[in-house]
Amino acid sequence: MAGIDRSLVRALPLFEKLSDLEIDRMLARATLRRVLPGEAVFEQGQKATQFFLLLHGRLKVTQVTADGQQIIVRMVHPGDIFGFAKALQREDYPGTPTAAAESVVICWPTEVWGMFVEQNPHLAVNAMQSIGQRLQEAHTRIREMATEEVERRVAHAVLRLIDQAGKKEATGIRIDFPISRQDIAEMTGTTLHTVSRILSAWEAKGLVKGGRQKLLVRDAAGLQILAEGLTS
Amino acid sequence: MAGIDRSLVRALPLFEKLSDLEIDRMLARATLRRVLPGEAVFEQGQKATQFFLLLHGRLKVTQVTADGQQIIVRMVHPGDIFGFAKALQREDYPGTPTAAAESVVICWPTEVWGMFVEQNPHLAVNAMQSIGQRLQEAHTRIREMATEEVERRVAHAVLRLIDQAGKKEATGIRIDFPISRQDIAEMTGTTLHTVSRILSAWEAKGLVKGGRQKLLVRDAAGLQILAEGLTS
DNA sequence: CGCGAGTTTGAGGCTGTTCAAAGAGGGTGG
DNA sequence: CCACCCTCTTTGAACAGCCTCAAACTCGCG
Repeated sequence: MAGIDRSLVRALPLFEKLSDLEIDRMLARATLRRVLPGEAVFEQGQKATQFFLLLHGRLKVTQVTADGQQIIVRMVHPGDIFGFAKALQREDYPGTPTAAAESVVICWPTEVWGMFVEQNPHLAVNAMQSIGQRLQEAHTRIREMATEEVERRVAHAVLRLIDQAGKKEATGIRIDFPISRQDIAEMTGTTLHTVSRILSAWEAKGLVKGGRQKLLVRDAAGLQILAEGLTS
Repeated sequence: MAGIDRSLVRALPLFEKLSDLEIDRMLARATLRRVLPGEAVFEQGQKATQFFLLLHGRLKVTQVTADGQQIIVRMVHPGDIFGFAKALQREDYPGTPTAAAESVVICWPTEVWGMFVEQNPHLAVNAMQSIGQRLQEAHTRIREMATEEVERRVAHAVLRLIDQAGKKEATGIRIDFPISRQDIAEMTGTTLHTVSRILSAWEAKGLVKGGRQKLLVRDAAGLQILAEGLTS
């Protein structure tokens, strides 16, 4: 409700090439919302009435299959748009975004998207590139799941995580939000047991340091080699 | 070179809400190209100088991994745009589209995309929806690969094929282009051996009728049940 | 008619799952 | 402040689905 400061979003790719005036016009239609860890922004299957931008924090988007199995479709990082069912020609949300850490999201009613785009083609181009990038990531994941063994898939997933949410520490790079073995399993299409075994083995080799919902990568280069499949 | 008739593309989703004049302006910059079966429109890794629309025929887009394994990323059906690296923020093509049947494609130089979009926001919206749909399909495939056993994945793949390229015949629905066991394996992340075994079993049950690079679905409903995983 | 690409089928082994149970970390309430 | 409990994690053992390796078969084209 209260005005959202333009400086919060000015630098985001989505708003590239937009004038301050145009950004302000968009923000005038937006609301801010805080999401606590474990809380969902919306639920899979709900009618899509809003779309969102993650300002701060971290979300994991899950899908539940008919038989109750859950997978993590993707992580949402600050600056990403999500809940963008409009672009997918859908009436309902295909997944559930849950806060992994405390988060702040900007919300717009879906109706305003058409208006915004009419007024500024750049916005559509920027959004398309964002979705295009996600499509590429999805294809990468498909290729990995089709061709790679579990250990390499997990290595790739962890490398992606430190790339997108890595925080340098004295002894390595930490993943900057709480993440469980179960989460990693759901990102790679395996079980928490297998992930646990793999991480234990890596810890023995000095590649990582585990912990309850924590992961510290000691040797990213070593992981990279594993991911490439150049190992024994 | 020679003018491409507007009527060929008028009805396509990509051109929805565009005026005849705008379409003609786009076609003025386009060239037509015929692609013979087995021939590639472009090669993975090449610099992206053009983007394309499939007018007629059928393409399979493959990616080759560093260690030489191949997967089929997706099939391109008439009306689809492809080679759209611009949207993905890429300089090079991420895959290789090969003609499964004789095909005709429309080609545009990548530079003109920006111009077209400036002149007509609808085009960007339409393209985004096309990419959004592909993103959804990719997520579906990821979910299937993560949670389903091979037989169900193959069932889903075949159902998708008859949906996108099915041709009614007296005894069932035929897949309208040459497709090998190897192809189906590369679409589902398995081996041609496993696919062959599964299709043989299905044929014994009367669900399908196989053949060299041919597949006829006799009982789509039965396949659907298999795909849903409601079976024994 | 012969050759080659595509397909079928068998046997064996390995990766990763499933089932089971015990072990830690951290937050909470007494 | 400590003890308890819940959740997450670790680890073992057995099993199974699928892959790998191998070989025969057949369709259709030249």
